[in-house]
Formats: sequence, C-alpha cells, structure tokens
Amino acid sequence: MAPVTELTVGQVAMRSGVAVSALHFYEARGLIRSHRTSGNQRRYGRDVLRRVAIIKVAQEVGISLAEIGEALASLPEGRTPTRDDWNLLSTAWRDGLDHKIAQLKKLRDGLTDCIGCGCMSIDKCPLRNKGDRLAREGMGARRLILPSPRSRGEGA
Amino acid sequence: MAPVTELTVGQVAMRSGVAVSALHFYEARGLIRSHRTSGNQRRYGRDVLRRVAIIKVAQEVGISLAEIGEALASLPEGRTPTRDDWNLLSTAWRDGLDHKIAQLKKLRDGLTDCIGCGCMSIDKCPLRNKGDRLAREGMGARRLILPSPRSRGEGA
DNA sequence: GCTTGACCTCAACTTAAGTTGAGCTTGTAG
DNA sequence: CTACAAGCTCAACTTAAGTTGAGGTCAAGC
Repeated sequence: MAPVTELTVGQVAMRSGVAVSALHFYEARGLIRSHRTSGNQRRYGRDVLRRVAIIKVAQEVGISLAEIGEALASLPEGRTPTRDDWNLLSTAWRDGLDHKIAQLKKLRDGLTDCIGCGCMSIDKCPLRNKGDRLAREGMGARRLILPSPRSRGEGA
Repeated sequence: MAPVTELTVGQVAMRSGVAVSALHFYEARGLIRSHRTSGNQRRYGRDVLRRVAIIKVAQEVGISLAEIGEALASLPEGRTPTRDDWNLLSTAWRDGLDHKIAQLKKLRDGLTDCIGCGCMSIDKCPLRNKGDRLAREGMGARRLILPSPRSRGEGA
C-alpha cells in the first residue's frame, strides 16, 4: 500500500462528478494542476477534489470559470483554499448572488407593474424606461455576456 | 404626407435601441417580419417596435430568443400581442422569474450556511449535497445552457 | 451624374464551457 | 504476452445571440 494519495483523471472524475474532458479543460484553464507519470498520465493530489468542489459551487452561483480562476489564483501562492480562504471567497460570492437576486427582484416588480399598465404604448412603459438602465449595468441573468470589443451602436 | 407608417431598419434600430444586425437576426429567427420595397429593402410596420420592446423585456427576464419566438408564434394568427396577450405572456414570464429568484435564494442560503461549515471536508458539505439536485433541476443562473444531447456522466 | 450613406446578402468570427472523435500510448489483468 | 480499458493530444463541433467584414445595390444631395 504505497501512498494512494495520487488520483488518476478517471478517479477524480468519478469522485467529483465532472467529466474527464471537463477536468482536462479546467487544467488547460489553470484552475487545477497535475503532475505527470513517466508515461505522461496525469496524477492529482487529493486537494484537487476540494478545488473542483469549489469550482462547482461557484459555477452554480453563476460565477464564470474565468472569475473562479482569478479568485483561486489570487490566493497567496495560488494555494488550494484553506478554510479561511474559502470563507473569503464564499462570502464574496454570496454577496454577488445577493446582488443578482436584488436585480431580478427589481425586474420582476417592473414586470408586475407592467402587466396591467399601458406598456403596449411603448413609450410610457416603466420597464422599457428603467429596464434599459438596469440591463446596461450588467446583471447576470443574460444568457451570454459579450464584452463587445468595440461598441458602435451609439445613439444618434 | 403619405402614410409614414413604414419604417426602415435604421429607423427601427434607432427607435428601439437594438442594432441593425440584431434586427436582421431577429427576422431570420422569425421574431419579427418585414416586407420589401421594389429595391429589396426592408420596411417595417410600427408594430415591430412593440414586438422588439417585448423581446427586450423578455430577454432581460432571462427568456431565450427561442422561447420568445415560440411565445409570440403561439398567439392566434401569430399576431403582434394585444394588451391581453401581453398580460398572459408577462404573467407567465414573471412567474418564471419568481421561480428563478427562489432558486437563487436557496442557493444563497446554502452558501451562507456553508461559509462557516465543514465544507472543506468535501463530503459533508450541504451545498455539495443538495446543490447538485438544485443544479440538475435547471435553474437559469448558469451562463450557458447546454441540453447535452447524450449525457454520459452516469455515476458508478 | 456622381458620391455618400444607408441598405442588401452571406460567411466567418466571438465567448463560454465543454463534448466528441480520431489516432495513438499506457498500464494492467489474465 | 497480448488484449482491452483508460489515458493522451489535438482539432472540430455545439449553443446562443449576435457582430464584423467583404462585396455589391439603392437613394438622395449637390
């Protein structure tokens, strides 16, 4: 029984519930790391399970892989989060989530107001008129966020 | 003063705040319609503004173009929504929004619980263990929704 | 009558987060 | 020692919602 602390991709996939291809992908993105055997196969330390768990939680919260990567990388020495690190991360993420919920509520209330209102006259719709601002501020509910390299849609 | 009721793409873009290319795109998707001049240029009726307004609101709520298209198409004769139609649509969408908010709240509460907890031991994390279910139910917060044609990630 | 500017089509590119497949290597069990 | 499972790399594909660009037409002002 040599130290079985090393895990293969397949084992990590099984235990973490993410696909092997996803693990490769995360590694390419720098979210997890591995070393290789003489035969070029990946071996992971057990800490990878923690990292993957965090990645999954963060994703559910709506954090992009890029952001997750930054958060993990910003930790001292890029170490796998300790309990304290995790407190920091999860607190920040929870706050983001709170914010998103608040935005959605605003939107819902707008929509509620809108239901009986004169929306159909286009110009005096509360949602149309405050919704714009809301959307431009970048809430997370849009399916795909395009940074839009050059915005050329200037009004007038 | 002949009926100036006809709008060019550019005019619609200006008045609705969406790019010309997006209007083309919506048209290709069947969300809006136009007829053409002898010179093959698009002309829109004023109702297009209403449709576009609705599309934008629905998008903010997190509805995909496909769903919006279906909703619009499901109206009798595929007409541009009347006030009553709009009531129906917006009510349904608001309910969806409510649901999404509820999901996010659950997630946030899980995260809150998680902050002080023994998460880092991976196995006994409440979020890890109920979060899975939550996520699989398909909440809207994930950035990109992949229908995943064949799911092959069967556990054990 | 010609030159802008708005319009047209169509194809290719973008981002995110992976998946799928081909073609090849490793490792292990019988 | 030889299969066969698992691993490897790399490229191409997927979805959503458009954008960007090339190459060509239309309309209006001067």
